[in-house]
Amino acid sequence: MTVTIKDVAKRANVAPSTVSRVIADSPRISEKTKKKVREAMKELGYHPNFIARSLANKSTQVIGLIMPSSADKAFQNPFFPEVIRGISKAVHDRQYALQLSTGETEAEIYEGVVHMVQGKRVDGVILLYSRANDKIMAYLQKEDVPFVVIGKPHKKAEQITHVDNDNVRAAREATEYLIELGHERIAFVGGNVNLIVTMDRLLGYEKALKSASLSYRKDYIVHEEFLKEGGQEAMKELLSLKEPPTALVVADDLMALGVLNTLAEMGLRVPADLSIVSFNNVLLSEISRPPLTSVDINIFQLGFEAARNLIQQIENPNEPIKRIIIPHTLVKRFSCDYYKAPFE
Amino acid sequence: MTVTIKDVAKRANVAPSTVSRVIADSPRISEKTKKKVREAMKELGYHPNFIARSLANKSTQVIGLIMPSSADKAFQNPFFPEVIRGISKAVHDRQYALQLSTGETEAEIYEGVVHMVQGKRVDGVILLYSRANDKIMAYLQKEDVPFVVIGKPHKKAEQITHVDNDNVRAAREATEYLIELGHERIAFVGGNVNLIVTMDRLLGYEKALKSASLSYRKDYIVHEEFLKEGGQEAMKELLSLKEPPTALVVADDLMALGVLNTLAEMGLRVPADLSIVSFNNVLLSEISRPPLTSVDINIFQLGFEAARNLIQQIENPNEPIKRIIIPHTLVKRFSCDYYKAPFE
DNA sequence: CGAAAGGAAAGAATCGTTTAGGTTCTTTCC
DNA sequence: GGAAAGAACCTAAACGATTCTTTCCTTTCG
Repeated sequence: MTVTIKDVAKRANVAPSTVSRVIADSPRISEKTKKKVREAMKELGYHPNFIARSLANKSTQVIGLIMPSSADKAFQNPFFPEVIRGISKAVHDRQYALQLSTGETEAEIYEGVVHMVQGKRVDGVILLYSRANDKIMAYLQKEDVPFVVIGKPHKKAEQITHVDNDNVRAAREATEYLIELGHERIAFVGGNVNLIVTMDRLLGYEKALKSASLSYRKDYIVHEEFLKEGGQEAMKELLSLKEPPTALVVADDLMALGVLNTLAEMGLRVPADLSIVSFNNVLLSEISRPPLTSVDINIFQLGFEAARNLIQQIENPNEPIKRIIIPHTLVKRFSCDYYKAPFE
Repeated sequence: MTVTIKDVAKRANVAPSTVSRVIADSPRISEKTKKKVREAMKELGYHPNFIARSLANKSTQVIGLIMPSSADKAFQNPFFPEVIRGISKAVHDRQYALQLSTGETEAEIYEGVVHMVQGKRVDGVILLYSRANDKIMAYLQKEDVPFVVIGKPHKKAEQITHVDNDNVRAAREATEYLIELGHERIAFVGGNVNLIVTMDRLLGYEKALKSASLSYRKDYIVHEEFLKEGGQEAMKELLSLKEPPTALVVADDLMALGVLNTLAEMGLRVPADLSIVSFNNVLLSEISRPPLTSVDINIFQLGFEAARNLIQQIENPNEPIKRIIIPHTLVKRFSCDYYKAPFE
C-alpha cells in the first residue's frame, strides 16, 4: 500500500540500506547512486515514515509542551499564544514537532506527562510555568528527561536549565519608575501566589520601596484573580484605606485590564487619580484604555530560547546546565502620571 | 537499558505475545496469567513504548492541530486557547495526543502539514480556521486524510465534516437585537475578509437589515484589523459620515476592544452614543469597559465536538460526513442601549 | 602481475510491538 | 477409549526504518 524504503530500493536496484543512507545524505554513497535513488523516490512518491525512523533511532524529534492546567484562568492569558509562537519558531527551524499536554486538572496533566515521557513520545519537555513544589518538575528531574522551564524553578534553580526574565529587577525598575514620578504610596497587585514569577515581582517591588526608604505596608499587597468578583472586592478594600495608594504595580496585563475596569466603576481615573504599571506588554496593553505602561518581557524570545536550548540539550547530553535571562524593557504609554497632591 | 515487553515476558515465564495481549486486556488470556504478567510489569517498572506500538499498529493516537499562520494577528485571539481547551478535553478522554503545526507563514505551515501527514505522525487533523481557497484543505482532501474543520468550508461544505456555528443566523439575531432597540443606522465592522466566518456574519447582518427594510449601505461596511493605525482611520471615517451609524455589529470581541478604544479617543461613549454588539464572548468581553454584549458561540464546544468527531472518523472509516452546528446565545451586557434621537 | 588497500554497496540484525497461525494439553461426548 | 473441540499460550513474521558487518570490485604499487 504505502511505498516504503524497500520499494524504492527495488526500483533503483539497490539495497534498502543504501536508500536509507541516501536519505541521510551519507558521504559513503556515490553521487551517481544518490541521483538514481532520488529519482526512484520521486517516481514512487516516497515519504519516509517517521514512526519507523523513530523506533530505529530512539529519537522522536518531538518536544512536549506542558501548559498549566486549563481549568486555570491563566490559560486564557495571551502570554501563551505568544510564547508558543516563539517555541514554534525555534522548533520549526530545527525540524522538530510540538506535542501539547492535555488534561484539565493538575493530576490529569501529571498523568499525561508520565505517559508522553515513558511512552517515549517525546525527546524532551518544556515547562511553560514555574510554581512552588511542582510534582511534574520533580518527576522530570527524577527520570532525567531533558527539559527546560520557562520561569525560575522554585528550588535548586542552578541545577535546572531555565529561561527567565530578571523579574525582580524588572519589578524593581517598574516600581522605581513610579517613585520617580513622585509616588510614595504604591500598592502591589499580584496573581497566583504559587507562581514564582509573582513572588519575584513582589520581591522587586519591595526592594524598590526599601531603597527609596518608603514604608512597606502589608495592606498594600493584594493577591487575587482579578477577573472575578472576589478580586474586585479586594481592590475596593485597597482603595478605601485611610491612605489609599496613588499608584499600582500590577503583576500582569490581563489583570491590569481587570483593575482598570474596577477603577472605572469606582469613578477613578487612570492615570489622573491613580497610576498603573503592569507586566508582559501583550497586545492587550496597547488597546486598553488608557494604553498601559508595561514591562515588555520579550515573551517570544522566552519561548524561542527555551526551545533552542532544549534541542541543544537533547542533541548533546553533555550540554551544561544553563540559566538564560531574557532582557526586559519598560514600555511607557499612558497609564502613569506624576503624583499630584490632592486638593485640600 | 529500557525494559521491554520481552523482559516482562521472561520474568513472567510467558511469551512476549502474551504480555502484549495482557496489555490489551484480551479475553484470550486467563485471569491467572494476567495477574502474573501484571505483577512482572510492576516489578520491572515496565511502560509500553508508543512508537513501537504505533509502527506495528499503523496508528499513532495523535491528532494534528493546524493553526492559522502565527504571523497573523488572529493568533493572539483568545479564541484559540479556548478552542484548544475543548479539543484537549475530548482528546484526553480518548487517550489521544495533540500535535501542533509550526511555522510562521502559510507556506511553512503547508510544508509542516505535509510532513506530519506523509510521515504518518498523526492519524487525523483538525483545521482551526476556514478560509477561501485554502491549499491545506485541498491537500487533506486529496490525500484522503481524516480531518474536520472548525468553521464552514468555503466550497463543497457537504463533502467535509465540519463543526460550526450558524453564523449567519447569529449575526442576524445580533443585528435584529439592535434593530429592536430602535437603531436604524447600523454598521458592520468585520475582520479578515478571507475567513468564512466573516463572510457569514456579514451575510446575517445583511439579512437582518433586509427583512427590517433598512437600507444596506456600502459605506457602512468596514473590514480591518482593528489593532492597527489603518483600522482606526477606517473607523474614524465611518463615524464622520454625514449620517454616522448609531450602532455597530463587530465581528469579534478583540476587535470590539479596539473599536471601543478608538471611540473613547474620539470622545464617543458606549452605549450612550453608540451601541455595540460583538461575537465570541471571550473572557475579555466581561472585563472590557463597558462589558460587551456579545454572541456566545460556545468555543469550548466547537473544539470538543471537532475532536470527538475526528476520532470517530479515525476509528471508523465509514463514519458519514457530518455537519455539526453548535448553538449560540446572545449575552447581553452593557454595550447596547435604545436608540435616542439626537437633540436638535 | 598479483597482493593489498580502499571505496561502494549489500546483508542482516535490530528497534519494541502486534497479530495471524500454530501447538499443546485438557475436556467433552458418542 | 479415541476423535473432536476448545482453552491457553507460543512462534514467528510483520511494521519501516537504521546501522554494524561483510562482500565485492577497482585501484594502486612494489
